[in-house]
Amino acid sequence: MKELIDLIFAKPLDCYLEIRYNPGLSSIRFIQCKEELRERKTKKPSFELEQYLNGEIIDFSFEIDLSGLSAFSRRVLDETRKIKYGKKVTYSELAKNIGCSSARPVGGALGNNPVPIVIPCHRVVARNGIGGYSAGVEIKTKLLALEEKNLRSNNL
DNA sequence: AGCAGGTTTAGCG
DNA sequence: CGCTAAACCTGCT
Repeated sequence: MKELIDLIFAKPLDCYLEIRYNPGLSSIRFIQCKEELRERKTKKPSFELEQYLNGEIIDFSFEIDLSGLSAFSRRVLDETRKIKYGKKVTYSELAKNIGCSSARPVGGALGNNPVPIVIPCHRVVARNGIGGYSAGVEIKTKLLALEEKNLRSNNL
């Protein structure tokens, strides 16, 4: 089976998203690039991602294949998926929800998240602060800002 | 075994 | 407040 790669420009993040299919959605990465690249959208998740970046308040509906990860990581990511748009949860809260007494490994599992944004690991924050992000806290901050802004403009 | 994390909390200045 | 130290659990070598 052949691997497929989509690419879209994420304006709110000022970077590109490289979306791999194998054949189901397998990974998303943030690409910093100075020159302008050609976008390419072939599959449904790519279009949903574009909607998300355009400010639509959506939850991603498609399945994700997490079989390469440990059972623990899968539990963490499944739980993370339940967090609603614009909502924030702390590492320790999430840990408690899956019956784990430490917040540390939760951060570890989130760091291995193959599909950021779709599994909204940016909505998991530290108890007193924003916490870390594998792709850089800059991006995490921008994602949270995007969601807050859209919730606000949707509420008034 | 040993070590390093996207943490947390308490203890101290 | 800010800083440090140590406990926390899992995954990788």
